[in-house]
Amino acid sequence: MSSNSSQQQQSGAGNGVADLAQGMNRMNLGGDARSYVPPHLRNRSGAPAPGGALRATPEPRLLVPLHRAGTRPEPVVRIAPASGSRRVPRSVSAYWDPRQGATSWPPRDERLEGSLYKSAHVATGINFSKYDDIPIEASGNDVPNGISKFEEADLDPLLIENIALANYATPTPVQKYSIPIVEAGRDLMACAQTGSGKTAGFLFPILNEMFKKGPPAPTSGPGGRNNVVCPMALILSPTRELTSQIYDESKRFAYRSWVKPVVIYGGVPMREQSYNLSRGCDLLVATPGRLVDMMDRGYVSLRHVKYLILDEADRMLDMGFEPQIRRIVEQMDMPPLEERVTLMFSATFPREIQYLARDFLGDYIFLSVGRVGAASENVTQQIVEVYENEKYDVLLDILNTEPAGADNLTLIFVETKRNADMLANYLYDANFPAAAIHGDRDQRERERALYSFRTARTPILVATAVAARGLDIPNVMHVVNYDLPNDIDDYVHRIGRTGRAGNTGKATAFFAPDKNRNIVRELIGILRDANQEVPEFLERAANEYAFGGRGGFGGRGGGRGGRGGRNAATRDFRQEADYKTYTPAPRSAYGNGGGWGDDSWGPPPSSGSYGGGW
DNA sequence: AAAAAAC
Repeated sequence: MSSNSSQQQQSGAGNGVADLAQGMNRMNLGGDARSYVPPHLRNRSGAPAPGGALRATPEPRLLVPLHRAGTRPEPVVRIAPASGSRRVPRSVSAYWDPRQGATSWPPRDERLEGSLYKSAHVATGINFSKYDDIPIEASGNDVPNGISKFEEADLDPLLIENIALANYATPTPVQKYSIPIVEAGRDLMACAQTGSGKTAGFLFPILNEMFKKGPPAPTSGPGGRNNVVCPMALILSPTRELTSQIYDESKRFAYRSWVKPVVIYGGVPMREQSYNLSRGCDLLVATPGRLVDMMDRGYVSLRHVKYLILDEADRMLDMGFEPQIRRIVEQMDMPPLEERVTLMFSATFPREIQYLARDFLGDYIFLSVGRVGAASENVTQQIVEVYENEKYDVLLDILNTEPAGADNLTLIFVETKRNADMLANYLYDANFPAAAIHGDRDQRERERALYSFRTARTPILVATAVAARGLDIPNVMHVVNYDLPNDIDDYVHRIGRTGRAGNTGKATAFFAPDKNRNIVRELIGILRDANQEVPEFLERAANEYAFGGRGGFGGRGGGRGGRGGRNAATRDFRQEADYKTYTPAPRSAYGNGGGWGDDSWGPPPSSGSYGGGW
């Protein structure tokens, strides 16, 4: 791929941030170490406010696991060790002076940086500059102006350094607005295309606020209890792997700061997670189930949450999720919406989510980037007509024609967990290195599968919906919808696993005429919106399926997007002539009208081996 | 109907 050009393209813009960061670094070296509250003492009863009287002698009993302790001994403020002499433990954070803010930070740690940032791929692809052409709409009262460079925002110098370390040079459209919006203390409902930097879109602003404001004054937990962890920021996401990914990202940007991120999710023993919690937690990344469990057990309280983020919010209102979410947000000890900043992020915007928005957000700003619910134009979509019993052969054809490999990771979606296992086994037996991921595998297997996919040990991953959302895996070049989902939004999310951050990718879907008629109209809509060719057999199927379904008016996209029916960003930006820079692979062996980028999509699905009329 | 998410 053209990773070279994308790197070069970035280097110009990147230097600005890097230089600035270096300057900041120098400025802050040698600052006085002031009162320092270790993470595990923050937010606990009786701890003196930052900057309070210093007590030199630490209490040894502090090391007792916190959730076992009855009453805390009087907490202690330790004087931070002189920097440089010894390797600073990871949990040690910036030296904080309430009068001056952060005065100095722990020295940089090369080894830690190596592990933190090595998997941080270059955040900008060949088409990154296209983001400038994406229509952005921000509506609401007193919408703050967006920024166009990181330098324009009043970003904390440490955050700027970490952004530079992570190789982020230019803010994406979401980030351009989310930063000033949160800075203004506003709530946000953000709808942005897959792969457009939503995670950093909420991490940057909340970490920025936290860095600038400093650690909260220590307070007691519920009922005066002090053995409960009270994070200041809470990030909820629908799958364990996504949660873990957000956590990794948060560690990158919280590096060397006082903010201690912790992650909790199900499927693994609680011990390690509760131990991590007990060591202090300022930013908690969680899946809903495990969080509720932890709260029921009294490990976590949300009473000091100032920032609440719901990622993939559209997924959060599925049956089974919404009650949990409402319980967390409305029925535990979360501060009411006036006392917190709430951000909701989503790539699509179904009507139901507006109810969540109404209940969870105050006077919020609605931000839409691109056309809501649309697929990225960086993904070349091809639909092939394949009957159920032909799918496997067609798939083998594809894999033979375009072998999966380290720079051509291939992600295959199926509808059922059983099929995921079966297909992966078939492929494995046919000498295609494949792994499977789905919700019935235990967490170790899930993580192993994802790891061996990321590292291209098995460059083919067969997945259920568990991998449909949010996962950011570099080099996923091809998404195959072996089974089309029943929900068009799922389709959009799935193909969003490729073509990320301005890179290109392709998506092939097996359209089974006997099964997939229900989404045919919406599928055509998605293809048109993304400036993709619509094969003739789809049109035909749509005509023959003129009634019922979700199709027609308001079925998808902007129609149900805005409040008051207002469409989000309606301009079709996918008309630019220079968009079609992507030169696709030669057409593959499975003929079904046209190959990649071949502007003529060939004859209607011929009577060939598959397809044909029905 | 299936998938995800707690033990």
